[in-house]
Amino acid sequence: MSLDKEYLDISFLPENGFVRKKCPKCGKYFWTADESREICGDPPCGSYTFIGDPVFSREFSLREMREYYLSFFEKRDHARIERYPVVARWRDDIYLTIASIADFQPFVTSGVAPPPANPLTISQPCIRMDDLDSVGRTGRHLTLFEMMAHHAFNNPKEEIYWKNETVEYCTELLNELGVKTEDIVYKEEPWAGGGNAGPCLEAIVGGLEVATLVFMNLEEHPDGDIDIKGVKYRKMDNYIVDTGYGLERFVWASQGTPTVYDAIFGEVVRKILDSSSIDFSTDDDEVREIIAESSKLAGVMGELRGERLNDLRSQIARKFGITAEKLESIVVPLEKVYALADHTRAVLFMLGDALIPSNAGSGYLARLMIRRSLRMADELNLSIDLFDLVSLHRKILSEFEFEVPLETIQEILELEERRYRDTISKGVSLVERTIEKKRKIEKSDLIEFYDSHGIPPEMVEEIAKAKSIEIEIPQDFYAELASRHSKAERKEKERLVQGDYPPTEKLYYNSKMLEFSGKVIGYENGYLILDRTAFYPESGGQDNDTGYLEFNGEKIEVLDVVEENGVVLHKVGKEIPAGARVKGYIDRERRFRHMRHHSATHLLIRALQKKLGNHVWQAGARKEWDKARLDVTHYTKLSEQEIREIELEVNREIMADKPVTWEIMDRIKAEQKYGFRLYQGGVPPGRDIRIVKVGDDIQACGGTHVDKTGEIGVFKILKVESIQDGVLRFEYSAGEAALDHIAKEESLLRESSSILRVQPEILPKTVQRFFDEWKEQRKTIERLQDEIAKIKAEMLSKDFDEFEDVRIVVEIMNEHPDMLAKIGIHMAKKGYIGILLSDYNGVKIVTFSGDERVDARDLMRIAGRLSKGGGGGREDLAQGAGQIMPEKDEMTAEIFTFLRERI
RNA sequence: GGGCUCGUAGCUCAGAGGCAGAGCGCCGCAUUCGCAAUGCGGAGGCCCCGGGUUCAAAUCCCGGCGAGUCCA
Repeated sequence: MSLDKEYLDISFLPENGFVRKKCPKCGKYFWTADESREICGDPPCGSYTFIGDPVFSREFSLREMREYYLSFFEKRDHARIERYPVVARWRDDIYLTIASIADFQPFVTSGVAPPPANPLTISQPCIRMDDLDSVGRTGRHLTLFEMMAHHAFNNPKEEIYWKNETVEYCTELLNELGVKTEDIVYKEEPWAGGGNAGPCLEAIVGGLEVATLVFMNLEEHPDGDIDIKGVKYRKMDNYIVDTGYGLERFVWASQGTPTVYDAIFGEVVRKILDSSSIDFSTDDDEVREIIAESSKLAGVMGELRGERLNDLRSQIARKFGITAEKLESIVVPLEKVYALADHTRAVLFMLGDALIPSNAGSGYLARLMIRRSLRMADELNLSIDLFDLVSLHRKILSEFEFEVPLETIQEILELEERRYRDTISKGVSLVERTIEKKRKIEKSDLIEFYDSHGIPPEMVEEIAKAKSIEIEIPQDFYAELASRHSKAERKEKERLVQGDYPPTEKLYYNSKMLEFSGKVIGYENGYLILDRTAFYPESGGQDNDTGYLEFNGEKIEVLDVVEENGVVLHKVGKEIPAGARVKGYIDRERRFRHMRHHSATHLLIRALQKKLGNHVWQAGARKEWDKARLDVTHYTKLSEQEIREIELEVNREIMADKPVTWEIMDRIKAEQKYGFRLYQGGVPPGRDIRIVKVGDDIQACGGTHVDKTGEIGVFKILKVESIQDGVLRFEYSAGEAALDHIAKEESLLRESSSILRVQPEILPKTVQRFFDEWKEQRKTIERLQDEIAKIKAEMLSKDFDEFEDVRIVVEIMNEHPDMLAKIGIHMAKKGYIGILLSDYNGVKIVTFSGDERVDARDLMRIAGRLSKGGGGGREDLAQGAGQIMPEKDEMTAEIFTFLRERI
């Protein structure tokens, strides 16, 4: 089955003069109200016609266009929703918000939670890094763009509106903006992404795709009867209007500038041009025309890489009657100007929404953008800082709110620039050393330079050139690189139970309920399922409860508790029949330790945010019996002083004995009231969420907590480490666990100081002294041993055999092998040859030769043969071992035999 | 989350099973009115930590810790 007929029931189209045609070029169906139109007009079937000839009746700025759009839909009963962060913290499948619909996945789209409003309209900043190479080059690609959208979430019980209204809205909006109905093309293009799919109409005006109207009504399923791009889908109950209107494209179309960049951040583009070493102007007519032509052609050509890019360049050069070199001298730097303007805008949103640059995880995306920007700024010889551009963007986008203040962004950027410069200068010296050593650079070197040391091949080429070494960057460089990064398959979690059970009633939110009664409703795979339980399952980083169940007067231990799809599973040692009533008893001490650690975690994150700033986000947490840990985003290491201040702050909150409260709230209302800060520990599923207030901290949290902060008792930070750039890990404990740790450390100190027989206070000083003395004595011993070796060698050299002019010493001594070697060295220096043996953990052998005609390793072969062993070394000294101790005379005789053959 | 690279003198690094090295810096002496420069001499090492292999490990293998980098 295909999606074809899905478009035929949109009655609005035929009723308004649209007819369905098949494009002779691409073979796809499209709808037009212009009878004379033959082709769909979507590049490559057509090209941009709006450049220099705007399609709207007036020019719009970003702000005006956004406002126009949102109020257009507000007037049509859509609720306006505030934007979500560009960092998609509520999802674990993507790092960045890539579309407006991403805001509502997975809980709203799957029907688990209601949308914040229905229908709604939003302008959502999105970041896509898939086309980084094209940014700045095509005139239309952006890493950060705003997706204006209106969404309607329909389900079998309630339909808001569907295809007809959606197309009507789009047409009406474009009409209002001055686009004639005949100039709109709706192209049929099935859409698929993120496990969903559906029919889709692309709205094309002036050759530019300005909106995508997706009718999401399919879900991926192996037995599905609809095939889209090789993946099978089936109908789902919910059907969702998922539109995307490109704000930047609307503005571009309204202005008809050569590129989208000139339209949306012309001020930044000019600033970069003025501060760069570029000596021509975009106001120059020829330059303007070249750029405009470039955009038009690029629009037709799709992806711009390798051959295609060269094609594009030579076509344009031909058209303007200039050489390719001349063209490149204009276009290449300008591409960098545009890309830099784009990248710094994306950086503002990333850092502003509290993404901390890192060497791993989502933070790497921020570092990648910053480093690309720095590289381009260098290539343009920019006289201003990245931050100047970021803050200029901030000024232009003054209507936006960001969590992280500009001062913090500046600090982060300065830090990142320093790191980048370090990497580069280290890399440069590495490349130079390699060239010194090998006098050439191979493909494998290039790959290692980039992959392991961050030096792009272009930079290696430059360094090599300076050392007059020619290298070539292989065509398949990035392909080869990609093949080194083949990705691992994500494995599905195996289910513990197969049966279908109702969600368990959860009694554990009442932290004082440590006994309860319930009914057994199932037993499977060692897991017991109850209708209700006070046993806390492992979740949110909090360890599970343990305890026992009482059935027929028998105690059955609960070893583990986990939750699967809302059903709590109790791992028990023995089966209890279904239907039986049981009493449950929770291990109080264990539960209380978890609760103290959990509540303390909330206080800690609040203290960190207060002290360090709003960029601090939880990146992981764990609460156990004897300690807890919390990972947070922060861009520097903390001083001892800062750590103590944070510890004190948490303890002050404990001493203030503030109440801990919680309530179940509608998730949308909670989000509106408290913002996304709620989701420090991730986003819980469901329509309603549990909001926990611990002192001044407010979070969505499903864990168990104390009733008042005072119950935490005492809070102690044990360790702060950096688990990756931009993420700090705090280890701490509370209550009795904290006292345990303090006691343990104390006894460690006591024990250490008692060994040294000093007071703990002077332990560091004493240890330092001991260490210094130990080093001193080690050196003395070494000197003395060398002295002894010299003396022994002196003694040995008095009694030797002689073969012609060769002096031979063979001796069995009771010495450490190292001493044998030292003596051997001295003997060799004196010009002797010979063998030294020692009975030390078996037979150790050293042979030496101070005579250039004799190789010590040959002597070792003799000694090895006689002792049933072997060894090796250098010409002057060899070391080895054997199993039996040979006779001294026997060895001397063998050496004589050997010498007779040699000399 | 995955891959790769690197931890050796205060710093930058070489050494890749067999005596732990170079350059810069530091100290002393010579030269100089003094400095720089130069020459000579010297100090400075838990070769990141823990296991294993081996007669022998800075070097090979495994684990950990730390730093860096690329990809998702």
